[in-house]
Amino acid sequence: MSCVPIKKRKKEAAVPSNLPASECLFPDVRLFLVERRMGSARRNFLTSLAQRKGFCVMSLYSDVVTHVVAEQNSHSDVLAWIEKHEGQCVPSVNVPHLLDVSWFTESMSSGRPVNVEPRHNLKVVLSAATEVRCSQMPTYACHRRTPLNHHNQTITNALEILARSAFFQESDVRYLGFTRAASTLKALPYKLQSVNQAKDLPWCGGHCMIVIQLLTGIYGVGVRTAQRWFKEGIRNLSDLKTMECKLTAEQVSGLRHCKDLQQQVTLEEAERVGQLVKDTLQRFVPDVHITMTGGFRRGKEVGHDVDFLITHPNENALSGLLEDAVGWLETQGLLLYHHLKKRKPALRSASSSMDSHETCYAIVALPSSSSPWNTDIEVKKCNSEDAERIAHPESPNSLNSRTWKAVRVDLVVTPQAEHAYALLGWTGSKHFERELRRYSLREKKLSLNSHGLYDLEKSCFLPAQTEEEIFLHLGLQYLPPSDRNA
DNA sequence: CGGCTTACG
DNA sequence: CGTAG
DNA sequence: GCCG
Repeated sequence: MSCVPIKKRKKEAAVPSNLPASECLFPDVRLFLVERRMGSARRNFLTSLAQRKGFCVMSLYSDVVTHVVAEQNSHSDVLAWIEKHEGQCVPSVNVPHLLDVSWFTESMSSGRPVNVEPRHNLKVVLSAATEVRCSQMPTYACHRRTPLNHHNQTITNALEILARSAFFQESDVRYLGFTRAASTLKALPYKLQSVNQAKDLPWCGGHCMIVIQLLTGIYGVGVRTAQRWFKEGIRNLSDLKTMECKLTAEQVSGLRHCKDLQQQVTLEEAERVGQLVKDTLQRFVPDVHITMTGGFRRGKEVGHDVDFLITHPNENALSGLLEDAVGWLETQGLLLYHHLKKRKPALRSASSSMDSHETCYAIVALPSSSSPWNTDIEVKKCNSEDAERIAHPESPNSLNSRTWKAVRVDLVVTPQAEHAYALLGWTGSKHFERELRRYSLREKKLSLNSHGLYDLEKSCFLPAQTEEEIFLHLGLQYLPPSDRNA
């Protein structure tokens, strides 16, 4: 990059345009968004969001501004920044509000400027040397306890990998940045459940937030969408909630239940889900056969969802089973989201029976074990109450009095002939599956998926009744599920 | 320097 | 583009 | 980012 003086570059970026005064719904409120640590993309995003809601947003600072909104800045940061970049002094009389973006977010969700509460005001930093953040997290590692085993191992591992990479390929400063962010998260006494919780932490800015964003994902939001949103200035859950940008049904549900879905599912909870699934399916097919697959079958004690494989010696008994099960769960108020997939009839019509292959991705409301008095009717009642609470997040005891937890559940129905392949496929791990399929094709010219094994040279499918038989086909020593945690 | 699991909505 | 092991 |  050429050495252009900083001042030259400043005003070249697109500046948010002021909305005509006639279109302002709140003439007494004129916002100014501080770009420092917010970035122009996010500033533009927040500006147009506010304008769509009828707020007046000033592109330049002046004494008509009534509400200054900043993100990750202290009171004095903002005063200094405005003087330097806007060439104006903030008056000592008729001072505009100096507010955190939380005031902005709350105002956007309620569609009008909310009253300024003490918590909205930017923190006044007493002394730079003894600065203590509102999160109580000291900026110096020597001021805090950093245990070996902590609550954010996944994220800190990723950050430390980036740190090492930065060290070897490019700069010492980026190494330092990543290391500081990782170190901060190690000292947190709880597990991060949203990007919001990290944004005020020392050293967790810019690049580190991207990592945190990607690793605290929402059901229905993949890597591409997360990156696109980040680029567009959408950084946290509150941004998402205020978006009129249309989310998929999957994402809406993922967003609504993300607090629960980011929690680990315990084995005890998985077993209660299993009992619920069994009770439900047996209403329609009493001798249905159900296996818990996924990580729990591999011996894990926690997971992010619960998977079940469903089959029956008589395939005809299975047709429409998932629709029936889903319908019943819905009448009980236990189904928060579902997506049914049926396999296309395909050209294998040789099997005269109807193709009994269905998959259901669901989010169920698992009743708490601590409320065994919950009859079906009670559960239903509580859930509708909770639905109200979710719609109004301000409501006080929405966390305390919950009688259920949202859990991701996958149900897979297969015909008997495919059962072994589905079992192998749905037991994982993901990496074990990739390696198995890569080995199978590269070394044996056999194409493996969760329906069967196709011999490319003999042009035929290889049948199997058990996982052991599949390992034999592949010329591999049998590995029990507990040894497939690759 | 290409390939990196596979199928489905 | 998203989901799943 | 690494292996063939």
